[in-house]
Amino acid sequence: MYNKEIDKKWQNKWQDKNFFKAKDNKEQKKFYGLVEFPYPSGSGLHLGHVKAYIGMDVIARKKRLEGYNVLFPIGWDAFGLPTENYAIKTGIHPREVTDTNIKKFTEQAKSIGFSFDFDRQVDTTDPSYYKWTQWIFLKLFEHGLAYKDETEVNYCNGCQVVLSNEESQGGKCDRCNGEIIQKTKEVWMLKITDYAEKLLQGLEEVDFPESVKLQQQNWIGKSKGAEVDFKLVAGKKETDENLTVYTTRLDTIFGVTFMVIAPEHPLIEKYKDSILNVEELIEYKNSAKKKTEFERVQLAKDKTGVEVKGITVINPFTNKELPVWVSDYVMMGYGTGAIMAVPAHDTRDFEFAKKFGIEIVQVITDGKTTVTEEPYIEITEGTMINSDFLNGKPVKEAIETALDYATTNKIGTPKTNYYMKDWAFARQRYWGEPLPITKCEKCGLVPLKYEDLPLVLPNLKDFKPGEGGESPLAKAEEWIKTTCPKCGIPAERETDTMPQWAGSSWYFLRYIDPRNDNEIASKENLKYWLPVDWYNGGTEHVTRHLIYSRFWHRFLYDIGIVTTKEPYAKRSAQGLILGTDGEKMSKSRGNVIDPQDVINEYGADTLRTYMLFIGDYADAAPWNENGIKGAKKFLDRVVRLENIMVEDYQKEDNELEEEINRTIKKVTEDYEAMKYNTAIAQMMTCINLVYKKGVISRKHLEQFLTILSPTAPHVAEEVWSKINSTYIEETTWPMFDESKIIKDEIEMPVQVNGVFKFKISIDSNASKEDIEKIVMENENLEKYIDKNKIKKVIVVPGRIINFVV
RNA sequence: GCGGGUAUGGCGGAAUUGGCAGACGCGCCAGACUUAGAAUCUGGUACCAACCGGUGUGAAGGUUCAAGUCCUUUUACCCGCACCA
Repeated sequence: MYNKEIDKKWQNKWQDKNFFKAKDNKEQKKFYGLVEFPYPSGSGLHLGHVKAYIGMDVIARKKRLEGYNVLFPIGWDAFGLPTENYAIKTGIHPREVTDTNIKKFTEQAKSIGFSFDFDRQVDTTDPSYYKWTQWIFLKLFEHGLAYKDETEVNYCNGCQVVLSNEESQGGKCDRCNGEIIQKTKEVWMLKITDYAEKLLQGLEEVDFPESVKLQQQNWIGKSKGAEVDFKLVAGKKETDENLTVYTTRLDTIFGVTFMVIAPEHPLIEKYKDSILNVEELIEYKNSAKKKTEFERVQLAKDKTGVEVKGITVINPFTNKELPVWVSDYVMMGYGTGAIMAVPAHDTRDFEFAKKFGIEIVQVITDGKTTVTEEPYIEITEGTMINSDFLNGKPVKEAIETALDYATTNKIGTPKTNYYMKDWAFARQRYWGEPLPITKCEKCGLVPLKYEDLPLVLPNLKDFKPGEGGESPLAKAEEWIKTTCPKCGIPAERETDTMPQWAGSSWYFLRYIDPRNDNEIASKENLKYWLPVDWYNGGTEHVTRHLIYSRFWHRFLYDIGIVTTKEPYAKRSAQGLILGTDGEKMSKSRGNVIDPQDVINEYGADTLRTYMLFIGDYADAAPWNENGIKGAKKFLDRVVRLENIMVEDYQKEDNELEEEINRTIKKVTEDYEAMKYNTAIAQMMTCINLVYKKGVISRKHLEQFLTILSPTAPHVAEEVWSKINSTYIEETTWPMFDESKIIKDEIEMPVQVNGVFKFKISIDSNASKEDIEKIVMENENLEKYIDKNKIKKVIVVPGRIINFVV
């Protein structure tokens, strides 16, 4: 019987033997397998972590047996709000909480038998680690990619913290799920937008799931269009000012009947003397700001707006004067914060025009559709009308022609826009990396000298953020006081800290050389280990960690630190484990399964085997207690194999030989494709046959245990130890013999009109003609058909024979 | 609204990519062992008819000798984004 005592025994021995230590051996072929390092929360490892780590552990263990030098590291993404909130509540220092949690996580990870190289652990909250996080920040600053700016930021009232766009998707806080409000604040930003194009292009050279690529592409949101200048008329006089808009549909410029600017558009402030209804506009701006996410999204169809009175613009193509409106359906953060509205061919503009009674001019037609009830937005088969020199052209051509015209006449330029915004890179919190910046009255924002890193967090007792949304560090008076690194006069430190995503944006580089005090990692080690060959993790990080870390890595490549453009050659994602009720596991639903409970009752290998067997690794699957018992039963059957082992078969057993070889082949291929469920099913089938035969040879048992070991390492090792004095880790992955799998005679199904009738045994090398002849002579055939009425015979060797009558 | 995905027995899920639908596991039924139970081992298990046979992969059409797989239409659910100008 398999029991959990077996687990501990082998975990200790593996550790003593250093089997999982990655060697910086440049001669050996390498494999770098990575999993997302966990945030060590108080509640311990959850099933999501476990599933992610088991998946890559199987690959890592297999690669070692295949002769690779494997780097399979683990670490701790330990900065973050929950620890800090816990510290605020209990008064226990975050350092202490973090250390306790890391210890717990380490024990748990070991108890599941993950083959991590624990000697390479990194902890993002360790000054020897965040020294390099700060170093990278200084490099970004040096290259103009970190800047401080007063902008509209996402702010979570609950957490009292500024969030990035990625952290506030759907208008909700990533952490507390609370409502996000917009706030004007001076914060540090990283210019990730400068890397939009590189992040997009990089996707072409990596092996990521298509859905992941697509999601990142959408997040980056590239669009090609043009900026066009509309001459501004204020107080009935033409000004020198232009209202610049961004459009992807320059072809529709003759259909523009009004302009819309965002409520915060600077034009309002600048021309307040000419505008007749400034107060009304300010009031609109304030009320728009107060709208909740629900009102903005759900009631989006109900367009609101105010006309800017006293100001108009001139359409540069028609010289017609157009009214300017303000509406919150135009965002200051995208394009120029102003649009040319073409109600005939844009849903939003159409709704707005309908509501405010603005003229609608159709400029594209398919010959039948009119735009009285709804806009015509189909572009593929439309041709231009009411559009002067564009008339008669198909849409695509019209876009080109209009753009040429605009460029030639200097009224517009081609322009590519990205939806992605710069990364708000400052949190008003204690438990994060201090920003290594000094605020000097004379010199402004001055970076620390590289040799003065790390800038270590002061030891505070009170971690509460300030009332005005300032960092707890603002209270650390002694720490704040410093001198300007440039001119030497008294100055103050920056009190915001970095977001949690900072440490995780480069941690995979530190594993490569974790104790190096002079560099992120040595050049030789980076060259040897990069890129990460395979990165497995959750889908929730696609537009967060995965995009941030690609950005940092690409930057480090551009400044010559790392050796590859992209950090991860291959990315895979595991599916969710749902509760027994089929719902997402959550404390509030009370359907959470603690992996530790499962290990205590059934052993680590049962948990591992079950989780891999439950269904396709990439799909979500509900937890099922009975399934666990099935996995346990299988492992018990493996344990008992020892009893029926013989040194060699009395006479050659072709059937067992064949099944073992088939199993090696299937498991080898399926592991590599993360099709763990079918790999395990095949191993079960194999064991079932062995039991039926009541015997297995030493060689076959050894081979079987070797291929089982990535899934169930403790059980495999235990049985191995009974028949061997070595370790599985010291053996090599078995080769399969293809010739043993191919049978001389195969059973082929015979169909009549596509319906299965009977099977026939045929030489596997038989040609089409031979097969047809053999079947025609088969006595069974007459039972089903009259040979004279055969219209056609389809023979696919190895697959099927079908008679059409 | 846009983008992506999923749908197969009582349940979790297989199906070499167009070639015997339901591998493997759970559950259930039967048998062996046992005083008995547990455990273990063996066999059975899509549905209807229960004899020939017929019907079946969310629904409706289509292509094909042959469709879970391809095409068209459609429904439900899940995930992501959301006024992207």
